[in-house]
Amino acid sequence: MDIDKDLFELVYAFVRKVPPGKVVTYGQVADGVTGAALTARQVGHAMRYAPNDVPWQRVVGAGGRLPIARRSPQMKLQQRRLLEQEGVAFLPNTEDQVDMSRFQWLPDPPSTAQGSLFSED
DNA sequence: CTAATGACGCTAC
DNA sequence: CGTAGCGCCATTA
Repeated sequence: MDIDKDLFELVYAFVRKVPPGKVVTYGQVADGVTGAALTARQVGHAMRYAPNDVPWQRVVGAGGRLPIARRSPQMKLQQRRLLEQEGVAFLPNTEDQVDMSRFQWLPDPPSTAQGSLFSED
């Protein structure tokens, strides 16, 4: 499988620049990638074919859920484990939902700084 | 070429 | 909170 598609490269580049301890949603990536009108579906596929140098674990579904949990329960544990290892915490009473309120990565935040759009602390 | 599937998202029921 | 349907697009059969 050769990745000749620049679209995927754009997605990989975006995911690669996601800092540890932070997560992004598929829709956010699709909307964040410039130069290409990507959809969440394309991002999902890009992740599926993502090389090993792409932190796919930092990409979660809308609302911080792990859609892959339904596909591969084992992979779900893998992702959760990796995220927790980076400092990302999950919501209580849940097994596959990330605490977006504190760990969602805000690419190119406004001058507002600390742009905690979801900050509630 | 068409049909079915899938690491998605949203709305409807 | 659950399932179902539709839209989206790339890959596979």
